[in-house]
Amino acid sequence: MSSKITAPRGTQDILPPQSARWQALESQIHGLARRFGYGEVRTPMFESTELFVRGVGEATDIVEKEMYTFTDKGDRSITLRPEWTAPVMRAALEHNLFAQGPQRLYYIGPIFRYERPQKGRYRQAHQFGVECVGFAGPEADLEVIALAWELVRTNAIDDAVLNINSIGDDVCRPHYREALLAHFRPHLASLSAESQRRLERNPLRLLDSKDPHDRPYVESAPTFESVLCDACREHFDALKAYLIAIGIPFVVNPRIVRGLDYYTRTVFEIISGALGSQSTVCGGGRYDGLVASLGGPDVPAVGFGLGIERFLMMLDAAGSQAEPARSGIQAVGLGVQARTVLVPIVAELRRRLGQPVYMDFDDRKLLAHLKSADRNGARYALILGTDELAKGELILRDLEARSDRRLALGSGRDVAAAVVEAGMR
RNA sequence: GUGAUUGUAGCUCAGUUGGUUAGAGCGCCUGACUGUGACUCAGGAGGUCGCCGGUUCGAGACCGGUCAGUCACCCCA
Repeated sequence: MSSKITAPRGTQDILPPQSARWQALESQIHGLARRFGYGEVRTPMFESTELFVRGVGEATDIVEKEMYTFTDKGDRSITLRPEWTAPVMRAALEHNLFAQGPQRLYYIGPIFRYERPQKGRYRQAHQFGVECVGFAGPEADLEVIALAWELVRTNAIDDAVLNINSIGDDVCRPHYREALLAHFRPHLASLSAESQRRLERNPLRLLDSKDPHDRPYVESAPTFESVLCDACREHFDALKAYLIAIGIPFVVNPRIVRGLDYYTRTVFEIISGALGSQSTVCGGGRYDGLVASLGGPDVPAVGFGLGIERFLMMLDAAGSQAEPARSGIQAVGLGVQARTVLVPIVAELRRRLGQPVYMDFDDRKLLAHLKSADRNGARYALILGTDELAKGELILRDLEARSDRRLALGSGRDVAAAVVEAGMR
């Protein structure tokens, strides 16, 4: 018994009318990036596995267990892009972009991670993100946060909250690590099994544990702010001042710890209650060491990634997408002769109208054609039957006002002009 | 990878302690209305009950496996 072929686990088909929402968001994003002076980068959907091992971090979950990795026929180890930052940096280095000074780059497209699907988490997901490379100062941090926040703000999503934190740099992070170890070690036996295992390897990660056993110790843990070095503190304070100055609300959340190895200093997340357990719609921060670790010059960088699926879920939760207005015209030809006359007119309308032009080609009654026009969301119907053919005219019906008017039947060009004149602006 | 839960028409769901030909609403098609779409009424099409196996005289119902959805853990967008 051959079973039906379905989309692979954790993937989804995007069909009309849902795809129209994607297009709308995508064009909003392209416009936004443009206004901030960012240029789009498109990279291959797959890369050498090595790129992600080095760029994302060997000990991260992404590299350890979530990559779609395979060997190609040339015996190369290939991985489907699980995140965008490493490929974008690889491309920029490969084409020597950083020799030309600071770069503002953005991307939008799919990523692939082998995970158990759940709300807001898929095996193929889509991300929009930016990378601002070459500026070490807090102005760049502000710029990328402002860009992300602008997308939230213009879509009137009001349950989104910007969380920021600083996780220090090479100077102060070792001190913080020590402070955390000193804090947790005495309580080792009371911690969750998972946290006990993690403590020595990556104590920072204990901070975002949700386990009730850990909660009391996490809450009393020292915050990074208490050990930040002067340079990091200044950077963080300046960022906060900038955010206040341009009116972006935020909370300092000392428990924001990002999962990828390459972050330094600023980390931030935009969090929404609409997303269930996967509450982060946008995550990012500064990663001053990444470019150098990929073999490039020692340039600082800051950026974020934003989940398109999750963003659309937030839009759903924010509610009320207004019914789209009717637009376009449906040509209705009753019988072969009428169709023959109408086809060139439709072609002309499609050239000049700039709105949808529909036509059904089957022999159905007028009723069925009008129903079809209604379903298509057309504003007008252009009707040609045997009566009209005999009289040399057409009926232009306004499906919203439910009123008819008659037009002279002429060449496609004449009719198109008449239709435009008759009310299609 | 771990756990919970659900798979019956295009969609949302009924289906009594296992018992003949599996139902409803919405949608779709046709007609009432021989040429005017949102209402009304009447018909109609559409299902190997996710898949495989087992128990039974008999399974959509029970059992096992498997696949998929959903949610949570882990982790992240």
